[in-house]
Amino acid sequence: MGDDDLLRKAGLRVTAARLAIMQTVRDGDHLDVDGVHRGVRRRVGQVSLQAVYDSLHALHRAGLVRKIEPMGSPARYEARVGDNHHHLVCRRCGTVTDVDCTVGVAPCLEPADDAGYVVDEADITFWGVCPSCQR
Amino acid sequence: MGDDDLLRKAGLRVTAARLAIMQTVRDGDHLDVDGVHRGVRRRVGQVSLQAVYDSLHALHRAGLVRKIEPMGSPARYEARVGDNHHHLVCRRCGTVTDVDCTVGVAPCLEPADDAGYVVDEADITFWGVCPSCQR
DNA sequence: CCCTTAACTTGAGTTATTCAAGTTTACGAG
DNA sequence: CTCGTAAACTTGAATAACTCAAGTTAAGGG
Repeated sequence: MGDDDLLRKAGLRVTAARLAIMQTVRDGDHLDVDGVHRGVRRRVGQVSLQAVYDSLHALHRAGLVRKIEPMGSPARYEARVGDNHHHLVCRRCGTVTDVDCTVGVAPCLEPADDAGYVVDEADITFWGVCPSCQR
Repeated sequence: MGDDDLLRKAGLRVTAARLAIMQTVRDGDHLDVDGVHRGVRRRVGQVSLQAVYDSLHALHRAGLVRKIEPMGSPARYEARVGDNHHHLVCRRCGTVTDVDCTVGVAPCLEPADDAGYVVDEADITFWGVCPSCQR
């Protein structure tokens, strides 16, 4: 299924800007809004930064992109969605690396005691220093 | 051991503002910087917002308070530190609730594949809707 | 009781993000 | 196909959280 179908299925209109955003996020590696903006303009020419914010917001609400926000750094977006994977973030350089879920399918989705909450997502970030910053 | 000793042991000077910050964070429930500021002024009178930022930063570096930053909301601080507990955050009202670690002591500290990172902290946030917002 | 330097104050600056108002465009209805 | 409308986009200003900088105060070792 193409990106256009995914958009339509989510009740969103298909525009060049949105297709370019989806491609850029998929090709990129946890890009921030500015990075997405640059990628989009390289593909389809001038698009305003606000359009990128707006579209990423819409895509996120529709579940087509995932948003992560490591503390102290701007929000980042990725295409892998719905597979409950997590992130390693480097304290030095801020690089984000995917980690698959520890034990099988979705063991991290449920807390021991949910305190009455209806939980729909688990957001797990491991903090450390990446190989190239360890030198 | 009193807060003053904790501060000294961390190589920090003991001031009324810092003691008040530590008390406020301990008494409060995941307060943001503004909440801490209010609590501190109630205890010791006028203290600048920047002093609160500065001190919280120092206390955090010293490991005396823990900082959490749920996406989309300002940073929050708590006194429970070093016990690897996690958080439930309400999507509606933003309330933060502590959850103890799922399986025993520190099972969540290590990812399945650390990709060469030296991991020192795991930050786990469960997103959902709290009991009082479910009505 | 000084002296040094950490801690604090005041005030301005930065950055990521949002708000608002007006214009354009996708796309379903006719 | 073309028309109307709401979604999408544009431009520009505003906001919130936080940081930076320069000068003042005060903790605590000598």
